[in-house]
Amino acid sequence: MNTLAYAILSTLANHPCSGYELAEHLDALWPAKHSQIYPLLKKLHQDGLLTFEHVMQTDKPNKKIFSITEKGKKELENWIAEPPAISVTRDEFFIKMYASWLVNEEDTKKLINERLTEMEHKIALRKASLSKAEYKDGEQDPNKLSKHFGPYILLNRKLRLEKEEFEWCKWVLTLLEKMSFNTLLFWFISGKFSVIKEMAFI
Amino acid sequence: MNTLAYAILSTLANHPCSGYELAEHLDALWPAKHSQIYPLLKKLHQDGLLTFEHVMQTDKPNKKIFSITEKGKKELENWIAEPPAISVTRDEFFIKMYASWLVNEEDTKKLINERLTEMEHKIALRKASLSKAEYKDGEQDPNKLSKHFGPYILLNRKLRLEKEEFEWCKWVLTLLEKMSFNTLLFWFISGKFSVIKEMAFI
DNA sequence: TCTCACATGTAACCAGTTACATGATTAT
DNA sequence: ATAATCATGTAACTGGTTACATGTGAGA
Repeated sequence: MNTLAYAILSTLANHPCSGYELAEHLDALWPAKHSQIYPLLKKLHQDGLLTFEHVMQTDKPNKKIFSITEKGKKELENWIAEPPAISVTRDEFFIKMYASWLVNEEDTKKLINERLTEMEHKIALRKASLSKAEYKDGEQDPNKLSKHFGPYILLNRKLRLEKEEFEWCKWVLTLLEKMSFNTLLFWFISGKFSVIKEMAFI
Repeated sequence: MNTLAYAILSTLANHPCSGYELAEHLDALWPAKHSQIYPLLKKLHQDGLLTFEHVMQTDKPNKKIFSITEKGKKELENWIAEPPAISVTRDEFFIKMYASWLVNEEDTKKLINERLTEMEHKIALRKASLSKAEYKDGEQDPNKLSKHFGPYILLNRKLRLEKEEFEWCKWVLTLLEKMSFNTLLFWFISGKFSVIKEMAFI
């Protein structure tokens, strides 16, 4: 049982779906390609953690709809209570920013500006999916959390992260502006050199 | 040339170091185990992108100090200007939060509280490394960025991310408090059900 | 003596990506 | 025709982790 397996079970616990749909939904949770998903679905089925039924379609190719079993649910519940493994973020942009002093400032600014527009896009999309998907939780047992709780708080988290990255990019751009030659000279004259204090090797 | 190779070159461009030190520094940039680093260093040396010299030590075992070559620098500079690959974050905590509706609320709160203390720790450490490492950029060519620029903005970014996660955890906890049975009942009576609006499947 | 930090390496395995392979249905 | 979306699968390869293997020097 690897993490992807639990990500799949979590998604299926929320709503049964096909391998194809799974691949789309997992993108926000634990990204995976279909070539990794299909063999794992097969294995999880063999282990009795999920079932599937063939669904015939006329407008689209037929598909298999996977659902979590009771056994799968228990396996998932046990896993949730365990302390999570440390998170890993792999971002080439970080490395490029780290080494940006090697290239000219215009290249760096270009990289950041491209990231800014990318973030603007993502934030707009995220806000749309947050506001579009309104939900009334009427029929829920008030003692239990709704299954919409997880997706909701995750959407919120993603939006916050995107906003944060946007703000950071802006901050770096202003820093770069401030550090341009003329301003640096001015600071040198007026003795205000403190901005570049607190710079250190990680 | 994979991303780790560029992460290594970026670090060596900042300061020559041993494979052992490299493994520590890469943690903030592109985490890797020494078992992945040493063979790659060998390969990068064969390709002429870096050199090394044996350094004898009396208090500690001898080591190899790796440095980037001019060829390596050029290779790195070319890579930096290219658009970065999309970033990937893999965090089991996300999945556990997503599926938290399956387990009882106390387990969920425990998970979040553990994350909160973890974040408090990390934030304190990050702030310490930011304030401890003061730097004066006197001898730099003002037209060029200092090599301390990258590490500095990255430290800042990490701190922001940790603060953001801390705040999000707090937010989820208050949400959970608000959604507890008695409060829900109160809301039901007073008709204030809007808090659980905008909940949706991602 | 034994543990810890420093230091370097390889082997085996698991996780994840890219490429290969096939095919239905709809829209242009 | 032919491109796009939906749909499922396997094969080959690359990236990354865990385990194996060895050794130095300091301090408890």
